[in-house]
This record gives sequence, C-alpha cells and structure tokens, in this order.
Amino acid sequence: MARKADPTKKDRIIEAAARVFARKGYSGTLMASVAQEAGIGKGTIYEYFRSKEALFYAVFEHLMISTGVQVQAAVAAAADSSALRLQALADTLIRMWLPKLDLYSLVMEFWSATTTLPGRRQFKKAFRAAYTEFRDVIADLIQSGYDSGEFNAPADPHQIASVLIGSWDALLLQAWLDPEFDPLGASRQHMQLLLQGLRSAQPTEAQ
Amino acid sequence: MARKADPTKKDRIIEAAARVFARKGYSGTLMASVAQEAGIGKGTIYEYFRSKEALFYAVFEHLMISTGVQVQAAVAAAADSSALRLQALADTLIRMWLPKLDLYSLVMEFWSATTTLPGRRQFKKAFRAAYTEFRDVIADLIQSGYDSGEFNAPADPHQIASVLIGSWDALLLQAWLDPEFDPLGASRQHMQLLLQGLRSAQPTEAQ
Amino acid sequence: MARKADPTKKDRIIEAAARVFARKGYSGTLMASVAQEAGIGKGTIYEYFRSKEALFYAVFEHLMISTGVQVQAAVAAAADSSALRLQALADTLIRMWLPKLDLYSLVMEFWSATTTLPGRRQFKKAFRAAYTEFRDVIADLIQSGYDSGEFNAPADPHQIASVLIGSWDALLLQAWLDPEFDPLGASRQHMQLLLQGLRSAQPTEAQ
Amino acid sequence: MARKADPTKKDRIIEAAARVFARKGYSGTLMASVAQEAGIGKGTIYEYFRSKEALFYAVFEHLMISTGVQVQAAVAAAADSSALRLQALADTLIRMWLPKLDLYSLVMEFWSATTTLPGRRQFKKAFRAAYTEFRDVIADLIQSGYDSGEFNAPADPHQIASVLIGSWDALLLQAWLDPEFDPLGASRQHMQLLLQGLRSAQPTEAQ
DNA sequence: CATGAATGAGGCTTCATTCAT
DNA sequence: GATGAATGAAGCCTCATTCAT
Repeated sequence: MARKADPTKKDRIIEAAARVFARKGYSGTLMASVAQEAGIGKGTIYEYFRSKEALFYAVFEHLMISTGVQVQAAVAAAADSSALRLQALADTLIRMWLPKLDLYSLVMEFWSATTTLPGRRQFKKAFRAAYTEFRDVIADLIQSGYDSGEFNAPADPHQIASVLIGSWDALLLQAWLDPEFDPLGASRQHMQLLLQGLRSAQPTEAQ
Repeated sequence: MARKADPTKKDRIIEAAARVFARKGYSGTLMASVAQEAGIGKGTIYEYFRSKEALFYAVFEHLMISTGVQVQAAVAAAADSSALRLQALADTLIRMWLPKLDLYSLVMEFWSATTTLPGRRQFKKAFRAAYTEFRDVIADLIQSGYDSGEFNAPADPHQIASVLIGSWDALLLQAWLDPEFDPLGASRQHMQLLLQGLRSAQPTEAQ
Repeated sequence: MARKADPTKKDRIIEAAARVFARKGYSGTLMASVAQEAGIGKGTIYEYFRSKEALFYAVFEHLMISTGVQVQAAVAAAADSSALRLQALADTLIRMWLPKLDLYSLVMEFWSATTTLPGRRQFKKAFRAAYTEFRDVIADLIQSGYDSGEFNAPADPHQIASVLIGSWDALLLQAWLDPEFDPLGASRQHMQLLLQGLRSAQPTEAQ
Repeated sequence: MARKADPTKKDRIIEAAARVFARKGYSGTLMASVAQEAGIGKGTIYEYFRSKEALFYAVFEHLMISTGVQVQAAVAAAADSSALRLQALADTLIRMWLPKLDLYSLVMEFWSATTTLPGRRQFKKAFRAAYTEFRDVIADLIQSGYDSGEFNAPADPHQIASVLIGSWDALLLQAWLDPEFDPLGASRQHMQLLLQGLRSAQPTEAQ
C-alpha cells in the first residue's frame, strides 16, 4: 500500500504542488513555480491536470485520502478499551502530521477554497463528506465506550467528536504557528481530562 | 470646505469589505465589489486605505478588536467560580459569532493571509499576539481555579487553553459549514466534561 | 513693467507650477503637488486654469514672454557694433537663466509637449513662432553686421542664428546637467571664434 | 521545444517601441500600442523587458550605442587634418539622423526621463557618460589640431566641443520642427566659420 | 509526450477633474 | 470664491492557459 519508490509523474506533480501551495497559498502559487518545483516544464502540468484548480483539488484529495488511510489503520490496530483507541487515534493523527507540519497550512487553503474558488461546491462537498466520515468514526468509538459501560457521562458522541477534531486541528495549527508548542502533550492532557469527564460524570451523583 | 467628511465612512467601508471578503475570499474579492457593496466609487476606498491588503488588514483588526472587547467584558462580568467564568466566556464567544456566522470564513482568510500575502509578517505577528493574549486570559482563568482549589487535575493551563480556543474555533467552523449543527450545545457539553475532568481527576484514582 | 511685489494668485500658481513641472516633468507632476506648492486647495487651480495642460501652457507662455522681454531689452540697450550686441545678447541670455537653472528642464518638457500632449499643435505653433522670432532678431543683428561691413564671411545669417540659439540651449542644458560646467565662459569663447570667423573669412581674399 | 525563440524579436520590439515613443512621448505611449506596432501580444513585451521604463531604457541604449558606433567609424575613417575630421564627424552625425528624423524627438524624451522617471538616476548617469565620452572625442580632435599647429586661437577644446555638440543637437531639432530647414548646410557654414576662427585668431590681434 | 514562448483577459491603482459645502 | 472628498476612466502588469515545435 505504500507509494511506489519512484512515484509516477502525476504524483510527483501533486507532491510538488502540495509544497508550493503550502508555502504560498492558492493564489500566491504560480503554475510556473509548481513546474519548477517538480522539475518539469510548465506545459507538462496540463498534460495531467485540466487547470490550476483541478491540480489543487488533486492535492486536496491526496492529503485527505492519505490521512484517512492512516487514521483507519491506527483505529483498527489499537486494542482494548474505547479510551485507548481514542488516545491512539489522537496520537497517530498528530504524529503523522508533525513531520510535515509545513504542509499543514494547506488545510487552511482547503477551507478557504470552500468559499473562494469557482469550484467551491466540489470542495465544500468533499470537505463535508470527509469531515462527516471522520466524525462518525470517532463518534462510533465513543458510542462503543458507552455501550460497554466504559463511559457514562450524558454527552452526545457526535458533538464530542466534533470538539475532538477541532482540538486536533487547532493544536496542529498552533504548532505550525509556534514551533515551541507541543501539540502531542496538549492533546494527551486534553484527552486525559475529557476521558476522565466521560467516565466520572455520574460517580458524583452516585454518592 | 468641500463635501464634508463623513466620519463613519471608513467603518462603513470596513464593514462592506468584511462582507465581500467573507463571501469571496481575499483573492476573489474585487475592489470594485467592495466599492459597490459600500455604495461608493472605486477610487474612494483609496482615500481611506493604501491598498487592498491594507483594507484587509483593517478588517482583520476590526474583528480582532471587537471580539477582544466583547470577550473581556464577558469575563469581567461573570461571577463566582472559575468554571462559571469559563462557561460564560465560551457562551459569549459563540453567541457573539452565531449571528454573523457568514463572516466566520474571514478567520480562514486571515490564517491564509499569514502565508500568502506580501505583508504576511504583519498578519502573522498580529495573529500570534491576539492568540497569545486570548490564550493567556483563559489560562489565567484556569489557573485561578487551581489556586482556589476548584481544580486539581494535573494539567497545564496553557495547553488546556489552547485546546479550548481550538474547540470553539472548530465548532464555529462546523456551524458555518453545516447550518444544522448546534455549536452552543456542543460547546456546553464539552465544557461540562472538561470541567468535570479538571475537578475529579486524581481523587478518584487516589481512592 | 516689473511684476507686482505681491503677484496675483494666478501668477503664484504659475510660478508654483513652474517649479513642480521643472522638478517632476509634466506627467510626473500632480495637480495636488502644484496646489500644495502654491499653498492653496486643489480645486482652486481650476478656478484659474481649465486643465493641467492649460496650466502647463500658461507656464510655457510665462517663460517665453519673460525671456523674450529681457532679451529684447538687452539687444536694445547694447551699443555700437553688431558683434558687441551679439555678445551682449548671449551674455544676457545665459546670465538670466543661470540663477534659475533648476527651471531649465522646463524647456525640455516644452519640447516634449510638442509631440506628446493632446494640444501639441498649440505648443508646436507657439514654440515655432517664438523660435522664429528669436532667430530673426539674431539674424537681423548679423545682417546689420554685414550691412555695415563689419562681417564679410559668406554665411547665411539665419543659419548662423540657428546655430547660435542651439549653442546657448546646449550650454545651459549642460550647465544644468553638470554644475561644474561654465556656460558663460564657453559661450564667450564660442562667440569669439565665430565672430572672428565672420570677420576674417575674406582676409585671404583681401590679400 | 515550444515555439522557437526568435533571436531578433527583442530588437524588433525595441525598434517598434522607438517609433511609438518618438511619436507619443514616454507617458503618451501605451504598452498596448508598442505591442501592436511590433505585431505581438501585449504580454510578450514583458517576456523581454521588465517594465515600460526598462523598455524605454533599452531604446535609449540602442540609440546611444548605434550613434556612438557610427560616429567612431566616421572619425576613424576621415583622414588628414583635424579640421577635415571634425567636418566629417559633423556631416556623418547629421546625415545619419536625417533619414530617421522622426526619431529625434526621442532625444527630448531621454532628457526628460532624466528628471521625470523613477529610474532617472540610471538615465542621468548613462546620459552624462555618453555625453562626456562624445565630448572628449571631439575635444581630442580639436586638441590634436592645436598639437599639429593647425589651430592657434586661444580656446578650450572641451568648451568648443560642448558648443559643437549643442549646435548639432539644435540643428537636428530644428530640422525636426521645420522640414524646410537644412541642417547640413547650416552645420557646414558653422563649421567653416568656427574652423576659420580657430585658425585665424591671432592675425587680428597681431594687427 | 514535453516544452516554454506567446497570449490577453482581468485587476489594482492612480490621478485629473468635479461639485457639494 | 475656495476647498478637498469623491469619482471612474485609463493603463501597467500578472499569470493561467494554449499550441507550435
């Protein structure tokens, strides 16, 4: 499942484009720069992508998919309790982004594309779909914690899932903004507290 | 004495610009559209702002400041415990954005400006400053909860603060993406769990 | 005949405009700069001049006329021989420009206006008229030297006059370009040689 | 390998630009007009020149250099006496400009650029350098006339050289202004008188 | 398939001119 | 008359896209 050692030219363009888009933003990126970064001629890009926007969308899909794949794997691998699985997922997500934090600004650009680009519809739809799917995965994990009696606080799994995704997003964003920041530590503390909250809500009442 | 200067015109331009930037994104926004939205001539904008970027920065500042002011007020007004203050703050923040959620995409654009625009330095600096200040306000609130013995979980106030900001950001974002979503409800549930976590962390284990 | 001690506002504008036009060139000059230099409001200029071009033309006329007046006076005042009169004229012309050499670039701008401006016709006509008149004055002086037997070289007075005007123009231009340059000295040497040439052409024949 | 680069295109643009600049002046010239005159697209100019000003400077250099080359050749070719060489130079200069007199207004524009354009420094420097070099060439010719005993009037070669250049400039200018005018004739008469003056200065005094 | 020279629509910005006060 | 805020036509330049080689 790993990418080929010698990625195809299309992938090389996508990866080059990802770097440039991350560095300069969508509007700030010149097709010429992408070509240069990929070490090819400007016209060649158009052999593989209809337009700048199509290229951007390809980058978007590429990241979405590769993130999704890794997250799925992490969830599947982790064992035992829902809490441990959630923690594993959080850790995986942050760990997979840390080494390529310089690409994280792409997420911003994708969000922005959602309102800005002519083809915003497509972006918004894909974004929403990916988001919803991700949120459902997490909500399911939480739900299974309730089912097993592991959690008992009166909270809606979907809403908690939304918050979780937001927190990871925010932590990575801050790490990107401030290299000193330790997103993994913050995430773990947050997970700790949150899981504690999910578990200990009723005990108080029980007394 | 010439057509008398309307002291509100600058603000009117800023507000018109905010709407257009929110709708179209920075690059997608034409100065002509802003002028039209403001009901003035294209050249008039340049009487008040050096350039498109300067106008965008003014919008940025405007939102930053107005948000900051309202948040400060909310924190100051709320009484009693740290938990209540934090909840008041969260509620205020989300409530103040809800009616103008259509402007929320601006936050994305600001983030994006941080890497995209020629004057990205200025944006990044201002952004970081505002973020840091906001985070410190929240961290202080949390800290005072520790000082008063209200909280006892072993967590770093600054890291928790970061997560909180991220969660609000994410909830508003999702509300903007999905009109069905209830950010206030999600925020309250999250606060509930988190505050619970902050209060009950170790005692349970200690037993 | 001297200008009023307190020039009228129209003249103040013309003089301010002359300074700015000389400094910045026609296109480089903003009406706002002229207004500022004249210490008045931007709109006030339009009370006195139909347009920027009209103002420029007024500056042009102003300089043409004041130069013409002084030159006429110089020619009239100088006595005796044609040679002395020519020398007096040359000296006067250069001396009157030296203290306001910073305005000399205006001459360039006028020349340029002759091809550039919408109203180039008017400029070209006025320029040609002034030039022709000036050249005729000088040609007459030379002719009277022939008439009196002072000169005897076989040369056309009008062509010599053209060269003389050109030489003064060039010397002032160079003085403007290079503050070290001594246009008065160069002019005198040239006049010396030329007058010598005008006188001594025939000696060969005389023998 | 893409549309093959036409090595003459840059020069073709320069020549087209020269015509338009000469006709309309610097400010009056539209990049679109230059493109049209050159029979290419507007954007193509920018493949070869950074900006309108850079294009103008290229035109400037082009004319400076081609003039310089031809003048050098003329001086080198002419034989015998200094007087003959000077006359050959004058004739060459005027003859080379006569057929392209419609470009002569460019000289005005260059002068004007010296004060008007943002990059005036560059223009002024180049202009001064070219001028100085040209003047020195002529001064050397005159000096060699003194060295050989051909001339004996007490005149400074550099100052005479300045006047000569000025006279040529002025004659061409007048020819441009007035198609009737015969600059070659006027130049020859002037040279005649001046050379006569340079040779016969002392005899008069001797009397 | 690959290239990069050529293109021209499009947008920011300037600034002469107008006109309400 | 005097002013300067408002205006919008106009122009330089950028850059995604095309297409001849």
